[in-house]
Amino acid sequence: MYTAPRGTIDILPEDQPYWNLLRREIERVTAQFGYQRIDVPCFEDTSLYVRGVGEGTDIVDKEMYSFQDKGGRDITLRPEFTAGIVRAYIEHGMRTLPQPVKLYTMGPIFRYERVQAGRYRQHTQFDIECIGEQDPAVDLEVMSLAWQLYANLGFKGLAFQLNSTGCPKCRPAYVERLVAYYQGHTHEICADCKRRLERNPLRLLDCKNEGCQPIIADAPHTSDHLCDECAEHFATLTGYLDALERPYTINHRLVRGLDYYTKTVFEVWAQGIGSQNAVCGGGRYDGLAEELDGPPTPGIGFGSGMERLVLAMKEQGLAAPAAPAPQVVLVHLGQPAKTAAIVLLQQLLSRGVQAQIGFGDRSMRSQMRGANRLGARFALIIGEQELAEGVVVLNDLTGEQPEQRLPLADAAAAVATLL
RNA sequence: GUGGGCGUAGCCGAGUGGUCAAGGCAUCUGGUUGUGGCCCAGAAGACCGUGGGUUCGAAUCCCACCGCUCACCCCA
Repeated sequence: MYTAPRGTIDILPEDQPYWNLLRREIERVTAQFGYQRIDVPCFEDTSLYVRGVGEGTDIVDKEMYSFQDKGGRDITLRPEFTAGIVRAYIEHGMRTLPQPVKLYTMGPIFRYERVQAGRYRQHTQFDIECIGEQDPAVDLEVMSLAWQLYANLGFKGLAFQLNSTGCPKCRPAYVERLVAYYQGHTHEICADCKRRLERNPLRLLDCKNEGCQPIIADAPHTSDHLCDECAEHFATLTGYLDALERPYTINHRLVRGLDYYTKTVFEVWAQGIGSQNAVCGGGRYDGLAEELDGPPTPGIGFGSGMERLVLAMKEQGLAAPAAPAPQVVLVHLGQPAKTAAIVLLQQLLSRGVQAQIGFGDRSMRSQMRGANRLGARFALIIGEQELAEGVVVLNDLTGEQPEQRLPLADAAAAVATLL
């Protein structure tokens, strides 16, 4: 038997109400904040991600779905949205538009990872990018949009994590300081951390090994070693957040796995959906456009995992409206009556009524059971007798009204007025 | 890439060596002649993940493989 490839899921009809609700709220909040939709390809030149996301990152080193197409081009299924959207911004000369350019998108993301709760090889992200403005008020807007979306969906107790990782001017000095600090503790840290010390020192900060916790606790904070520009940016942003009384936690250990982040980084965490608890992650990437051969252009954005949001909605018991039940189901007995029922069905559909008919030649009992299970409002019954008399029986399945007989000729009109 | 748990019908789930397998949900059909929701009866549905092995005999024991799952890593 074929099964869905590892790390992929089928989103079945029973789950679609959650997705519909999510998409609807995303459309609403992006329109409210003035973000416009952009759709970029599901694959790009491999080098776009290698340069954008950065060599040495997990994504580039081991998680990309890369292949050569029949023309020999190196192609990669997108492992994130930002690089592709910034590429589109540059390619289409969007710097000539009023700045910043505010964009959003939704779609599948591919990363070859080991699967676990809330982590898939193909998942769906809602993504926001605000490109062309370095004002901390933009950082606030982007975070606010996420806030508003989650609030509209009814989430409670989501935790916003915030940090600043500096910029190319101040980060190297901080990393040096961090490395120096750790070199005094090499005998106390775990094997992973020894590797991180060589390869990616910032990641030392989010090690979960128990033995490393005291070392991390005393490690220098990124936010204490920012250059004046970055420090001011961070202070202004937190000042705005305080003015709005937005709850957030400055998480000195929040460092993100992509090279392009500068200054602001943030995540949103949800409880109860497994150990992969980030439902939103993003940050500022002021050097990315240049890295991709574009003009120097600041930008900030986030991605939010929709599968994880659905998990969180379920976890928090948030209801999603179910698909509408049919208003009318036609029940028939005998071939001539079935033909008449099909004609009546068409008349109802033409009037915009949500109507269905029972297929096959099942018993009336069976058809009535079926109508009831569909949650239909009315059953319209046509048998030999009704056909002979030119009537149709209207049965109110809610039991509120007794059965009544309607003239077949204008039954559709009569039923339509009842709904 | 590393480690733990699991693998019996669409779903849940008994059964741990001896009538090729219980029950529940869901499905279908009936419960008098043309009527739903409750109830009752019946039917259909499993080569017990796959392949080896041990045994007179295995869903039950052993091995391998595959798959699922959780966790590490990392991320959404």
